[in-house]
Amino acid sequence: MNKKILIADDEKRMRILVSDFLSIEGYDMLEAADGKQAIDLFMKNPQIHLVILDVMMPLYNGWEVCQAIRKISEVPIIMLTAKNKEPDELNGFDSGADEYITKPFSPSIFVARVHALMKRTYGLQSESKEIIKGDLCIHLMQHRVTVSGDIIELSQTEYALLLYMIQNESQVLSRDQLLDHVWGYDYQGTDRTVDTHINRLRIKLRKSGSYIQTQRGYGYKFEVT
Amino acid sequence: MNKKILIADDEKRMRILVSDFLSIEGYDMLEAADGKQAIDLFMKNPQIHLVILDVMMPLYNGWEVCQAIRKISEVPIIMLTAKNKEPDELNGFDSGADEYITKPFSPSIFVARVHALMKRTYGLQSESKEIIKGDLCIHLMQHRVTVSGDIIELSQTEYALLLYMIQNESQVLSRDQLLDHVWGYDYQGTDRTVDTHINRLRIKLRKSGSYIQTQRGYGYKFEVT
DNA sequence: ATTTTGTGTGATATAGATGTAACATTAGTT
DNA sequence: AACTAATGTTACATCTATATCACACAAAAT
Repeated sequence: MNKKILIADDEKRMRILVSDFLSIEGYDMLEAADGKQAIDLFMKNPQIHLVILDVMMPLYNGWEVCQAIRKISEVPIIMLTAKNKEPDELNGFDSGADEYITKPFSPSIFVARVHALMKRTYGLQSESKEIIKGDLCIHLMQHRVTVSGDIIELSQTEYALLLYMIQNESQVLSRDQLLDHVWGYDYQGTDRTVDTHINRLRIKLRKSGSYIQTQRGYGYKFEVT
Repeated sequence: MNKKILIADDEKRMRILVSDFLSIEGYDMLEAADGKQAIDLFMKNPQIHLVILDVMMPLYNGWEVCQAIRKISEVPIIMLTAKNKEPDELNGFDSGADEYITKPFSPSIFVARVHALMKRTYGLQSESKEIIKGDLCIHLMQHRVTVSGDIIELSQTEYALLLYMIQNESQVLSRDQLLDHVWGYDYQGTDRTVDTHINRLRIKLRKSGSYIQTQRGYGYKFEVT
């Protein structure tokens, strides 16, 4: 379950920018174009893990939204402020925001601060929930796999298959087992389906593909050589 | 691979407390803050070995989550109940929980009960599922054989043959016996097939091959010299 | 609607496992 | 020592499991 983030900004470009970066990082984004929308969305989605508010917004400004949310929730809040506005900064902390970031900002720094706040608030989760096996790294939160740092695009099935095999590292898994756990218990598929997906995984994982070993007559197993 | 435990409790403090203690004990912890999250997490992680549910949770309460999980899994479930609630206890067993622990509880007792339930359910497992004979080691779970630590690749038949002989250590096994048990009762083959496979085994096992001894006129036996 | 992406299945190719037979060697017998 | 039967060893034809490819279809994105 990805963490949900609410981004409220009247500038569409900014919303899209922020949403794109954070989506890539594995968060589910909700967008609001003004203060009222922001509050409404927050009320309707109890499971929002982080709120990002632009100060300048129609209907209710960022501080007002912040205070409204604070009345009912301890959710971490990041304020986006324009440059060099001392009073705003103070004001931001007063109204209960956890951080403020001045525009313009670099996406990477922005993302890093979001991660950090997530981590501070919810524990490891946002980042470090990753499994490292040799050159292979599974970023669980983000559903992303890297090999020696290179991002590998995997489909749902491929990801699930890889994860299941890693979770059962060093154990030989029969095709039936894999079909049951990755495709579902009631799934009607042939063994060849598994083979094909194993093949695709191996190709996509490149050198790390060799971690998936064939156990002739039994099935496959994942093991770092 | 560590055993995975899902802890579901709406109180963050409680989640952290439990997670910390069990992490130290070597378990991998997954956390859910409400009933829905708990169910979602469980669905997404087929490899959860134990579930701990607080009774009082938003969205779905512990009993409901318990029943939902029970519909698809026999995973051991521990319920955390408030003190002195007889009906809850009964209810807990009805909904399929394996144990219930009343809050507040002492961490050490808690941990002990988790360990006990793990052991009861999964046995010793991670260790000791191997047979050691001299330099030879059969890792049953992994279907793997090692000689002095070196991995030996065996085919199905070879593995089955070796295992059968080891299971009947020091007994002379006729070729017919071996054909019956390793190849199957209805198998139509000549005695010489056994010889060939014995030969292959001896070669693959290298020095440990000498554990397979010929009993001229009778058959073969496995014995560590 | 069109393109792209994911998925499952079958066909074919390849590699590995198996059984048999031929030949070599050994152990036991005379 | 010579013979014989059992076993060891090797080679090879056959079979089987897996790898790989190609394609049809479905789902998703554009």
